[in-house]
Amino acid sequence: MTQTSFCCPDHSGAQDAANILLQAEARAARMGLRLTPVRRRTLEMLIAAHGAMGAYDVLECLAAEGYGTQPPVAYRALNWLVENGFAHRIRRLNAFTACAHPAHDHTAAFLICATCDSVTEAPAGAVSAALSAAAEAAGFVMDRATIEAVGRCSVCVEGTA
Amino acid sequence: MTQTSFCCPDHSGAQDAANILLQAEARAARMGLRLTPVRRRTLEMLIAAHGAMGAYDVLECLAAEGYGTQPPVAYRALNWLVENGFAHRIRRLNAFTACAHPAHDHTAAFLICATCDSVTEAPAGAVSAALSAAAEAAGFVMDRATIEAVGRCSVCVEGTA
DNA sequence: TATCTAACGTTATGTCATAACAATCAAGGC
DNA sequence: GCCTTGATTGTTATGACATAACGTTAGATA
Repeated sequence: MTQTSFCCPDHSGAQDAANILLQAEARAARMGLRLTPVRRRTLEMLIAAHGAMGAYDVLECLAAEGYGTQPPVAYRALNWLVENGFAHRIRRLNAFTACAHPAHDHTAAFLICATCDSVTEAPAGAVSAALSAAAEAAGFVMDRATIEAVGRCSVCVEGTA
Repeated sequence: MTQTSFCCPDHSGAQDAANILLQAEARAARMGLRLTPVRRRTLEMLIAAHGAMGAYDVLECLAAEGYGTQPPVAYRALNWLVENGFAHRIRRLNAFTACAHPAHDHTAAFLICATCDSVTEAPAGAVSAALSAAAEAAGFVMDRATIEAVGRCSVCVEGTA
């Protein structure tokens, strides 16, 4: 996997993992979306990974469990999860991560630790608003955004200081 | 090239292109950076492209002009330009674009038109500040950021409306 | 149950990016 | 001047990421 480090600064329990999955199931039910076995397993993997996973990492796991063995299998599941608000794509890492708050739509920012590779989802309401305003000043109508910060997570800052 | 459209909403003249290049040369001189022939030609291409260029597009041009013919040639020049503030990487497009204001360091946001593929660099001071604040709230120390908005540029909005 | 569409699986291919090593070139010390 | 040293350029080879196209299967609906 792209990262299996548990230096991850937040949501450390299995508690949260189960909670996220419940929220996701509720979302699927509410919106009439079909969270099929492949999609569900993919989402569970992302949640369990506590970080970002590459598409080929996901594929490897899916293949090991008897699902398809070719790239489109993983990409289809991942893209569906992203399009429907269950996961996010981390462009800097060419990877995917479970959405921490699938209950409601939101623009998210990602904090990527350069030391331990952990990825944390941060609320981005203010950031998104500022970006939208900057866009508007240029006559640009914003649809969606990619907001990713690279730096040191709280755990790694502690360790270095 | 990835995009040669001239739907590009701003800096429409050759005036600006020359000006950007002058600023870049001044920056290189001031910082003691070696803007070698390959690097300089690469930068000129990005400026002339009025949009983002993929690494392989750049490579094709360089090869046609007698420079190296293999990917690392383009990637080295492009990465050097990015690292030293002469260009930016647009992650959503897997492409590169000339920095519009190489005179001073800055965090930039990019406005990517989903219709005409134009890329506009927008001032991102406020956005960056908001992101930095959100990061800090999570105990994260931000180093640098990727900020990209997808939507409709002013020209394309006009056309559709 | 017949039909239709969404989802799944496969083959094949395309696109983006870098590791590793050899040759060359500019700058400073002798 | 000449040599050392590090930066730069070039090459070969390979790795990593992503999707087009098409056939098959499964779920919903009439």
